[in-house]
Amino acid sequence: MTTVGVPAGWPATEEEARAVQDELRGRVVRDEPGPEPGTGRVTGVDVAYDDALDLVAAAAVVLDAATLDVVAEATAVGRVSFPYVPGLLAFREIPTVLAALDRLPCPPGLVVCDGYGLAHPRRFGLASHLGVLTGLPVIGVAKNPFTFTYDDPGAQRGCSAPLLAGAEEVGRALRTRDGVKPVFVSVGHRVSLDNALAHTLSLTPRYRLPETTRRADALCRRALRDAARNARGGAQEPSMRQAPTS
DNA sequence: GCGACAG
DNA sequence: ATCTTGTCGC
Repeated sequence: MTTVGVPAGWPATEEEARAVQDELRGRVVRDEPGPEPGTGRVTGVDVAYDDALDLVAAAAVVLDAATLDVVAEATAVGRVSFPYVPGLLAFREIPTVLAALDRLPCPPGLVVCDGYGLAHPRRFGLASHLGVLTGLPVIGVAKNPFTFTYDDPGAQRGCSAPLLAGAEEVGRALRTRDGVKPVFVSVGHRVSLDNALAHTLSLTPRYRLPETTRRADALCRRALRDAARNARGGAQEPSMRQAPTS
């Protein structure tokens, strides 16, 4: 199993990372509505960590947007490329996520990631960063409001309220299930906010979190488990690391 | 200066 | 993110 290293020139300090964000933020495309919800393909990406072993596992799971059936999936394992710093999450997740996306056998269509896009201290969160680097339409669906404020949306699925940075709307708190805590949706790249909300609702017929996120989360955790087990057990060929049967 | 803070 | 048992509910 090859391991993704830290890219050459990857920022080593918070200062450098913030400078990269300031430089790339102008490339975000905001005047496209994005793919039609319920059509084509939607891909979820997620990452799991084992800091002690210095391991990162990323997963990309492609779903048919109409049926939500899994069409394809891929994983990648790498080294931790950056510590977790609020506002700099992208530098921790992106290298391995890009590797997983590269391994997909088909185009990903719209990408849905954990975390934020324009709802970010410098308006350039993970979803925007990933979009600018790949050129793909990307949205961010987060589980927490980060540093932003919002008024509780109505209790019914579909209700939403502005996610605010002061007076600026940077995303929306969206109720995906009746009476359940909302998720926080923001634009990443090449998708409108309204369309991002519609996609999120289309991906949540049963659970609070999008099927894309749930699928990618389960897969990257499994990939991390396998990688950690192989790291402990010494170098072995992928062909001989099948999971024991019962 | 202090606390809070996506994953 | 990750560490972790039982438990309430469909």
